[in-house]
Amino acid sequence: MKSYRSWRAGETILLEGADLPFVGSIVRGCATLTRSMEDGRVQMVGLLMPSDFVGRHDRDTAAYEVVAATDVTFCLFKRGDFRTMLAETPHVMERMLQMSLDELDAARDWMILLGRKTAREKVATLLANILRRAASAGHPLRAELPLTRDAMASYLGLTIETVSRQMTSLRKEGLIEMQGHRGISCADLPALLTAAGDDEDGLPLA
Amino acid sequence: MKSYRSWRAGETILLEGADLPFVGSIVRGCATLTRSMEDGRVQMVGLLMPSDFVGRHDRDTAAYEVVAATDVTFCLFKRGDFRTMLAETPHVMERMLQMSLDELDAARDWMILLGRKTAREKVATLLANILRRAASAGHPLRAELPLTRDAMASYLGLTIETVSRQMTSLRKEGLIEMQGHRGISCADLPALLTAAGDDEDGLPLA
DNA sequence: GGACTTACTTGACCTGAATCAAAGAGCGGC
DNA sequence: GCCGCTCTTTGATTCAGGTCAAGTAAGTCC
Repeated sequence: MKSYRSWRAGETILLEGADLPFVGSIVRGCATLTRSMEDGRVQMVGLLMPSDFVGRHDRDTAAYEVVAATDVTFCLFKRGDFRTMLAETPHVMERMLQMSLDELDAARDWMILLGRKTAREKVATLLANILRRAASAGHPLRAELPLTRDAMASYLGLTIETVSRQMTSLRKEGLIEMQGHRGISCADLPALLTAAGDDEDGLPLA
Repeated sequence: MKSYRSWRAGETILLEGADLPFVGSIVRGCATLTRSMEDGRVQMVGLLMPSDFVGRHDRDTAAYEVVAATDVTFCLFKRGDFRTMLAETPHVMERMLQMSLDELDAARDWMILLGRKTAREKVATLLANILRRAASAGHPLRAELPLTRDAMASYLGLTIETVSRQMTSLRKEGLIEMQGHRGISCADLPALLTAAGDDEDGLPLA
């Protein structure tokens, strides 16, 4: 009933508007969700990490383009099978509801970033998020960026040049260090969060 | 088990982080969902219209500030009661899931607007949305704006001055007409949609 | 180990929207 | 009917980030 399938970094998994026979979740790696305008402008609307869910059981076409950001493996269910499962096991439905409400909160958080944050704050926010995720996976203060500069720009509503400049400036100010183009580390995460404009972690480190 | 409560335009319904004893849906009028940063920057993250749902049954504080945009009436359930209802009636849960997935799609659509559209496109998109909603409520080509310029700016990630200038420019170009500050009409919705940058309505009016 | 290619950085310049500053325009209160 | 609100428009100016244009660095393919 469930199957696994993998894609290499850069491969397109689903095209906007394409037929969507499967739903599923990420097992390993990282994928991006993007929408684009006819004239070619692109905006990433979600970054999928392990355990994140993709697809709608009640829709038969994809609303977004899905692209593998790194090598990625999905666990897939046929849409019909998944619907049956939902109908038969209420706690799966409850879990789906919770996950989609969490995604909604995350999307709305991102709206503040897109609408109101400066380029510097946007970049700092993304880096801090990635570092936080790495920390909770057991690698504190250091992470490998799963995204190209291009993908970062698309996620942040910026151009690639602006992302690059802000990374350079954060590095020169000592807020982050870089190991090559993809490796980042940060000795002072609170300082980075301040640069990100969300100081609301708040909790004194008593 | 359910109760009704009304607020006047401008009144705050819920503060960010406040205790949230109720969930519910809008019966009449219109309310805004906003998040703000410590330094006062504000971004609207949702515009609630009749039938839209507010609150999370599984969270006990509000994630957003909710403010009445017009006089507004809610139908409210105690959170505990609502959870019982969800557990007992699967099709209510299914409906909630569908609604939250629709909200998620809408939030992601808005991310393109915030991240990639120009001020002109943003304003045109909002006006077109409002006109479309009015049309489906039986008032084609004409609508009363439920939002002040301030609220529009907050929704669109712009300043109030920019919103005002873009409204003026759309009016001067003949894409819209205005009756006072709040009334708008549009003889050529497709042209407005083109100005909005989403030409994908596509459907020939055959 | 050079020739491509792809990803990233840096610089110079420009422009769209923000900011700062004044006016209008309604509108409720008395 | 005038005062004092609040909401909106308009103008002048500034500036953050976009655009255009070169570089640089790190692979990968013969």
